[in-house]
Amino acid sequence: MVNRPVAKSIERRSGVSLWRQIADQILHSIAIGDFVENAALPPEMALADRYGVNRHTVRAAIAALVQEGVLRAEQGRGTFVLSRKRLSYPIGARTRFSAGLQGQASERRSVLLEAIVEPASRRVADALKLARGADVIRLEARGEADGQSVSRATSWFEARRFAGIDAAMAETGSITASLERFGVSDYLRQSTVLSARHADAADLADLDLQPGAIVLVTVAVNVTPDGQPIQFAETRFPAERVELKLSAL
Amino acid sequence: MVNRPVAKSIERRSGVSLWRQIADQILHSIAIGDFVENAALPPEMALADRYGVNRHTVRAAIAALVQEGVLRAEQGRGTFVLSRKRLSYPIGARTRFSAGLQGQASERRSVLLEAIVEPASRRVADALKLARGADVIRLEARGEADGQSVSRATSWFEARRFAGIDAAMAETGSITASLERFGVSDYLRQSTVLSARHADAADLADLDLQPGAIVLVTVAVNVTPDGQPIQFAETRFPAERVELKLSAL
DNA sequence: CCGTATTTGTACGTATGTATC
DNA sequence: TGATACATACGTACAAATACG
Repeated sequence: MVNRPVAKSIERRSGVSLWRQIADQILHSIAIGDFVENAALPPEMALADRYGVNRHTVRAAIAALVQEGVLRAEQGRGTFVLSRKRLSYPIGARTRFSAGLQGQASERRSVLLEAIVEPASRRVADALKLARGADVIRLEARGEADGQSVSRATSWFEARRFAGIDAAMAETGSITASLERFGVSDYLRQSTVLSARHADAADLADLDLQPGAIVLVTVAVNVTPDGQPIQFAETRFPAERVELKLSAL
Repeated sequence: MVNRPVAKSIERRSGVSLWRQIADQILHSIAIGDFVENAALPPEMALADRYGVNRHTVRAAIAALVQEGVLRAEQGRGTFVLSRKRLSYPIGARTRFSAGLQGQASERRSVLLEAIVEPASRRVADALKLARGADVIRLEARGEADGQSVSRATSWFEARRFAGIDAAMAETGSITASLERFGVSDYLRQSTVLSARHADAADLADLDLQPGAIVLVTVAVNVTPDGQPIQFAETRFPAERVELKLSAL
């Protein structure tokens, strides 16, 4: 018996492009467990044979599924089925990084990547109620849970008031603990704006994502209980690994 | 003078793929106003000539920018630069569709697309605290602002209590007004879970998006002031047109 | 209303580069 | 080092949708 293509469900000139049909086939194969999570798909050439199309047509299907966050292609290794479960990250009046993930990840930490003093941009100055160009400290940090990157935050603090917060942050690995050293025993989230976009090159590297991955972006201002702004932060979350759970603000 | 390619900044074997370099060039051209918002790019063949590459290489660059939400390609017409401003949609304890967009859009409405009675899935039954399989009414609606689709909601209500809510919804175009007819004068948002993903085929059609577009997804439960769940809803927002502003929950 | 030109979309082929095993 | 597998880039042809005379 010859090794015929199993392409019974792939139809030409059906109004649906071959690559879309193949992508749907792959999704179906994943759904029924034919292709399993965290395992490699057959090589592109094998899939091309199976569906009776050119390798490029299979590539178009795979590219679409990589975009959709279903697959991950690694040059020289293979194409893998990603797992679907997500961490649920709480957002609310008292959002704290490590506290929020309790019970979902056994090991959580925040890694300081960079700390720089710079003049405040208009956006930062407005949020922190500072004069345009006043010195601010910018902290770049990555949140990790069980060894996986789950967030990437850029925060700004007034440089004069929080001089040395970078050292505190490097030592404690916690914004909350660092702020306490500066007499901030409590703080609240004043505002949060949420959007989503494709990860840019920096996000891809920092969060270990594939091109086309989606990041959820929160832009927030934290204030002391009496309403004084102390932190302005933009945080990117990989949408394929994190969902945000809104609690009381 | 010959019509030389203006490809001074496109370099081969530089470690960066040609399509990525061209995508970046296009972004730069948009930034400096060489290509303008809401106008067509030169045809693919013209760009291929300009950059001194094959048409497919230009197509790869355009595909990436379509993914990133910067461009929109239309068969037979051309490729267009999208505009960047977003509606800011408030999410909070008293989120209401039309009220939230006041001042941002002059014309707002909610269009009922479909109303169906069906047995509750496990997810819906759990959220509404109903028995598995109890009848629920599913409403499919699209939110529009100034003629553009800005949301796509799927809502479930207990069928017995809210029989006829589809008619009320079709008539009033408002969930709030429809619920009032059933004695619900006030309701609160109990929980909201937020995620993002690529739009699926249905989203693309309903929200008039291009393949690869991103949708913000909220899954929410609304309850009466005494805590009784009355509505379970999943809403998709096109990320390129909407951001979510979290207010007091 | 029809036919033609323009423009993007799909599909094939081939060759070579690059990363992994 | 060689073999394997994905990535990039070229070429060609035709299909499909739109624009325009």
